[in-house]
Amino acid sequence: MADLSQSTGAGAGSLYNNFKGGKKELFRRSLLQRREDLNQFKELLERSEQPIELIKNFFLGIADEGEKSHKKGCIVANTIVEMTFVDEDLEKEAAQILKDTEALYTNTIISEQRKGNLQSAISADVLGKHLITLWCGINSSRRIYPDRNILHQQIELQLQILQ
Amino acid sequence: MADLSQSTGAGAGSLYNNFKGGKKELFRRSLLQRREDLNQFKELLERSEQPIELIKNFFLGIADEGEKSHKKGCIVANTIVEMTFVDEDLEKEAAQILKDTEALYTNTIISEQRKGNLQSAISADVLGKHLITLWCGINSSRRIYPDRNILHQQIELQLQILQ
DNA sequence: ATGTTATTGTAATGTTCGTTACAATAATGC
DNA sequence: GCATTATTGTAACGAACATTACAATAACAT
Repeated sequence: MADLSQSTGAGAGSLYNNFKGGKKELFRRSLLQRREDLNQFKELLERSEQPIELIKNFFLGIADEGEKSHKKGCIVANTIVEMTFVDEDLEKEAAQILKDTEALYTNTIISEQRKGNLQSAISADVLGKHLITLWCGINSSRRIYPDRNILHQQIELQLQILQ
Repeated sequence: MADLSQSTGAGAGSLYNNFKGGKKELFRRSLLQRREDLNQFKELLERSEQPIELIKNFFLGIADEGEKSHKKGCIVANTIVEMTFVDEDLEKEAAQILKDTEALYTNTIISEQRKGNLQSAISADVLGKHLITLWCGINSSRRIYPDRNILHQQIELQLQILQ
């Protein structure tokens, strides 16, 4: 909260008067924001002719972000690591967002498999979870290697599993 | 420090008298412990006839751990996420341990490639980094799915890249 | 056994940080 | 234009927690 006060220039009083619920509610709202992003991506996927390509490009796009962005990582994935044994509510809420993201991936994969656009013998369920694990893996390794080429190579390698 | 005092039964004074450096030094020593584990694994790999199998079984073994263990995860991978923008020293120290682990994997892969035991066309460098990304990915996803079968399936899928 | 040194437990200290009280200021409705 | 209401900034409060002071106790050496 002190950091937020500092960076926005708003005094502590202002923050609390305009934001009932304090620190935890602010955290929850930040996570909610990512749920909005998920809903938007869902619509994008539904309209797309090549949704698998969209997902792949989404992942590959991570590599192009800046170093500051790599260091920050994804708030949802971070929360799962940081809130374990600290705040179960927030951990669960973050985990649920990733599970819903997984469901979106899985459903997209099933749909494309039916259309014959995906010939991988691996089940959609396993592939959906694989993308979440990839997301989480990159969320950490992008801090160790905040390098476009390395990340691009790593992401591409793991996307090959999708075929 | 309060948690440690609570769980060990030792008073705060006892902790500080026997452990110069306080909280941060304690953290550093905990990380150092994982470096010891790395050195032990290195020796195991050097003695092994099938080092790649050893690495694979090491990863697959994660799936068999208990739920508490899944929730805790790996202190090194956790530190990289949790110490970014909080303590650069500790973040760097953790990142270095993962980089050294990567080097061990990469060297093992190079050695096995030369022996003709690995026919993957992918470079050892990329494969080594892949294993680190896998480690980090599983470190998060094991909290979302603390389930033996799911984790085993995910790890096996990603180990196939090694051939 | 006895003097010395290490170890322990409790209480106190200091710091960080989330939160609230309150007076000052700005915005809004009639 | 004035009364009411909302918003701001500062300072104070309180909780959590890392650290230290110190007296009591145990361990050890000669």
